[in-house]
Amino acid sequence: MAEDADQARKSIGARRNPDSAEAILEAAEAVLVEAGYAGFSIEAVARRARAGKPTIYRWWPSKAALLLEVYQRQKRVDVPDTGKLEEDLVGFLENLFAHWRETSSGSVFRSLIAEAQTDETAATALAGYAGGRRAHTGQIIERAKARGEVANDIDPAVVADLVASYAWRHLLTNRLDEPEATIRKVVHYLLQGIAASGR
Amino acid sequence: MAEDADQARKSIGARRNPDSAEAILEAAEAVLVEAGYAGFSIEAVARRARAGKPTIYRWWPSKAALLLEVYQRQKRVDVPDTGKLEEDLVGFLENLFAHWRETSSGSVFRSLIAEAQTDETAATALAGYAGGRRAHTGQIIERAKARGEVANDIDPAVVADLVASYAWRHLLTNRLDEPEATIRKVVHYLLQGIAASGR
Amino acid sequence: MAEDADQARKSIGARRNPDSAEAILEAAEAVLVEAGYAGFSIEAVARRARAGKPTIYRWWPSKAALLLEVYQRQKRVDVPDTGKLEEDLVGFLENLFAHWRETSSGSVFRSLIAEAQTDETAATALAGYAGGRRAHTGQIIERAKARGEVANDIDPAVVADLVASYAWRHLLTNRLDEPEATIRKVVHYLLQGIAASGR
Amino acid sequence: MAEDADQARKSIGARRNPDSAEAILEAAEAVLVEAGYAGFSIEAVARRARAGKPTIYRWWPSKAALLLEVYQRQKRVDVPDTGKLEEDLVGFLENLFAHWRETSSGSVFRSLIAEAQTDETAATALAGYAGGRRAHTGQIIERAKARGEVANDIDPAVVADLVASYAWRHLLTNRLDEPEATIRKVVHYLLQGIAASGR
DNA sequence: AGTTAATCGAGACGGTACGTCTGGTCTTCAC
DNA sequence: GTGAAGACCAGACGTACCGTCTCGATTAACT
Repeated sequence: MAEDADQARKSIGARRNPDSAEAILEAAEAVLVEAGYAGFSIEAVARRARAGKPTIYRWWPSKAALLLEVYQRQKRVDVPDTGKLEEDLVGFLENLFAHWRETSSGSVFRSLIAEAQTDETAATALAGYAGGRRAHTGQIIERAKARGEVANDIDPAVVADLVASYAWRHLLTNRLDEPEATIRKVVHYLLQGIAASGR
Repeated sequence: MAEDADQARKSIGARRNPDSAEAILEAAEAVLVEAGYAGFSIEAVARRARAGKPTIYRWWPSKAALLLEVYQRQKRVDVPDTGKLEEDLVGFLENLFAHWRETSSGSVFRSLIAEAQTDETAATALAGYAGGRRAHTGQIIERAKARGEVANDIDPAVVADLVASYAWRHLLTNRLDEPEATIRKVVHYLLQGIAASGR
Repeated sequence: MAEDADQARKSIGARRNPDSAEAILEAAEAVLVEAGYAGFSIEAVARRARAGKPTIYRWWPSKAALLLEVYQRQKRVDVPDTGKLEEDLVGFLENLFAHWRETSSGSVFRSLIAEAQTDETAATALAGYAGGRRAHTGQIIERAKARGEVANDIDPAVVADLVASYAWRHLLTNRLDEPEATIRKVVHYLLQGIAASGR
Repeated sequence: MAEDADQARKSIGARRNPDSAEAILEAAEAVLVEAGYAGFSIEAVARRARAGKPTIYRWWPSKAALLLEVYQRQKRVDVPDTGKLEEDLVGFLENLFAHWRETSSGSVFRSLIAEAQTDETAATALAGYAGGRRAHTGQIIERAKARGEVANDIDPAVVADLVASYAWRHLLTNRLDEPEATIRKVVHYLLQGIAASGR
């Protein structure tokens, strides 16, 4: 690891030292995993990364910015493309839950959402990010629509919003271990509706 | 108001002083409204309520407990019963959004969710509360099921979860001003499904 | 020592804890002795005293206030009264130099003077203190005047100022080990004048 | 001025750029005048001089060295030679006080003394400088001695020390506006002594 | 004429200290 | 024996400087 090799990173001139950036991002993730959002402080990250606080503040104006970059560095979750909308959505949610459960992504993203309730800039950053993801998830719906699996008058963004909402709430309430059956139920309701009449 | 009348509440003997409790809850709400979750601290509440910090800690073990009580003191949102599920759900969501938008409830609940990401006891308390609400919201579905509006094999708790998820995410991302049309779309998708076939 | 006995001083109610005050003053003196004025920081004092920084700032608004109190706690230097002005002044200066040399007083007072160059309030505090001391030293002259040893038109405050100036400069330039002969010379010049004529 | 003409001084090859040195010394003086010793930092000087910090550290190893050079660049105070010792000494002190009061010299020298309390090298430099000045001031006494105005057994260095002490203390305690009468008193005491007997 | 070497402004680096804020605990005193 | 008050230790906040380092450019002096 970068922070083991050199016992004291030096400046590399009048420009950002990528080693420091790397060490800080790694430290941020490590602190978050080990101490949780409650123990996540700039001081703790600086100590862990053997970096000065001003170095962190220079590049990340807020805790939120740091969290966001940590989150974005992580591997994206796979978006399946099986040719069947139900399988795609179930797979997507299961992948997402597993990703959040099994990597530090879940902690990081929870922290980011929490931070956004406090910090205005975090809220903005998160909104921007969420917008992007919504569009991305919407493509699952778009594809299905193109295949004729989804009615023409359906707004993919709204559907994506609904799916993401479900995921967020399970993240925020520690329910990422929902059995596949439940997820399948949710997706099924969404596809077929819950109304009795009209069938 | 309690905090205006007496400039220095005294002990009323060996029992809880209800004026203090009242003043603290009011102060907590006021602080939350004026300074937001970011500025919400036990210190600030104590200052505002002209109370000692230990008095607060004696009765509310954590910030979360205080927030929860503040939230619960507030007027419940109306759950409509029009006899039509779609109208009930749209009405419920609109009432809820308006309530969150127009009273301090929204801020309080946001804060509570954020706090639950840091504080374990807050998470538990919130989970308990959310469970209760889910059951409550589930009754809208139950009623519709009893009327035959909803298919027999539908799990009301899951549907309520989905609806609540949508509400939470809009609260957390500052989108409580969603137009009725969008809300109606969401409810419609949920009722009739989004699949093209099967109609 | 106070700071060894109890591993964590607690509050003793809604009033100042004398143990803390004591521990802080002792720590301040110790830090000054061990690390000098250059290493004297509120942080270092807090660490040494196992006290919180706010506790220090609560009672001493500035580094200068703390230094001043440390200085004033220390034993006063003896002002001799031999009945002969020359002996009194020589004795006073020697006592003062020895006191500054052999206790921490010298370091403390140097620091105080240095701090007063930076900090306005320190300057004021020092001016007040120095005024008091000058009056005090002036009494040596007054006594001699009463005995008829000093001319009637002599202003004791001015003489005291001159004597104190000599002491200050030797403190500030690390010349507290001046031999008695030199001190006696200075006092002699002051008493008898340096002019050739008029003798 | 040098720092106005060129908006970015460049290197002039493998030797010291006198423009930079000049700009730094001017900036140091300006910062000291405008912000006082409290606001005097190498960073501030570098900013003001549009110079890199290493350029300053290359030529002046410490804040003290920089201060000393700033002080020495300034016009010397006039040492009067009226042929009468009393007039010489009164004049010297008045010139010195005026010089310190009306130019930036006072601030600079105060800062230098303060710095010497922190910085060992500053103390050495100051001691060297003060020694030189003492010898210089001593010449007033020497001249008087040659004229027979001063007794033979008087040590000019000690007298000069006493005079300088008086000046230092007035500088350090913001009393440079002493009326001429007081200064004359001091000089008079020194020349004629304060003792009543022996006249 | 090309190379070398020292200088320049610039600004990032790991650190330390600043003075403030809050968290949660504890004790005293008035009621 | 409770409530209000406020002090206590602890430690995070975000900022200012410290003194060091590395850069890319610039240019005089030495091959």
